[in-house]
Amino acid sequence: MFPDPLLVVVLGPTASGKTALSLALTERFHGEVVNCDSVALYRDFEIGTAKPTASQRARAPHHLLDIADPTDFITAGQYARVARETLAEIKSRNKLPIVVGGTGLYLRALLEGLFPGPQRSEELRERLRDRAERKGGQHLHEILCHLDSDAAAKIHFNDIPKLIRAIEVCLTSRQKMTEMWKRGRDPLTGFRVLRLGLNPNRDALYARINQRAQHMFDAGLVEETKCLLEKYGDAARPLSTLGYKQAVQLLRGEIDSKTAVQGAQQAHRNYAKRQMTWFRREPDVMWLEGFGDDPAIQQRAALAVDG
RNA sequence: GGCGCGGUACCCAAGUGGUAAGGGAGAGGUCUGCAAAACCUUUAUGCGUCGGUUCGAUUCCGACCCGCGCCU
Repeated sequence: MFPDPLLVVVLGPTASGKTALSLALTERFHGEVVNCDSVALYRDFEIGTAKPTASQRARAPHHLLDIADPTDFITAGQYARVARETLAEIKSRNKLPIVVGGTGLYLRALLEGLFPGPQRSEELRERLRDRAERKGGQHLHEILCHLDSDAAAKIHFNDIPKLIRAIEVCLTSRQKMTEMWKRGRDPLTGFRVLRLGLNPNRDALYARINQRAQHMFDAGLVEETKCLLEKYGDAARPLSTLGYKQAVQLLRGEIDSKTAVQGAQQAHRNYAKRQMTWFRREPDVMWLEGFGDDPAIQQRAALAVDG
């Protein structure tokens, strides 16, 4: 029997140098990059997402960048399905797939799968959100207690998005969500997974984040945001994310440019911290204590891929 | 030099004669289809300094120090 082919995953907080590391590995091992960053999926969002540039993309095949229209939204389940198809294609070409990204939930959905639950029901969500607004999160929590008390015990009554999903699952499937969980997930098969995690020094990372957020504004983030607003209106979901949110506020005259930059820097730092918390729980990660553009780190990563 | 206002945690800030709200930051955590989202936990024996009054002062009184404003 042949052993399963290798799948490399590069994970880490924002600005830790995932792109640089992935390109180094890609060139050395004839790899192909598969994006695992929720916002980079959307087209026309460039500066604020720190996507690989055109010249970087020319150095190796890149997948799952710019595949969605900014007015619709991708979910973790949809991402996992498309990404698995992409992985299968790469495998059939005998190339090394390198999954690169910072969206922990999407990575988990891809590698470990989600439970076999129903997809979203927009009408139901609309009603629940309406109720939450009128009666508060406790009300939704009480509803969930009746439907699935075990699930309710695990979700805080203020966490409305999770309460809505749990109620949605129970109602549309007519089963308890915790019962469905017991049926397990549908993990990715057919690959040996090597997880490389970038873990640079916290202070150094925050300094780099501050610098990069400033550069985004210098490079025309506000102008890009203006175009996006004109083209898609404020319905474009990624407009409410890191950096774009502040640029929109600036364009509306709600804040000045200094506040916008500082707000974006702060948001990126907070995001990086949340990512680290998530990734610490990720199993079997080979941690690299530094930035992905550091040649020494790239060398260690390459050795791990070789081994 | 005189008068006025103010000095509360890393930052902003409320407050009371009976033992310090809140927000932000920082740190830690949760996460099973919106996740660059949402949510949870946590941080001053201390309220500029030194005295006084009082059973008890961060809160009242006095002096001093620092900052801001005005006046000469």
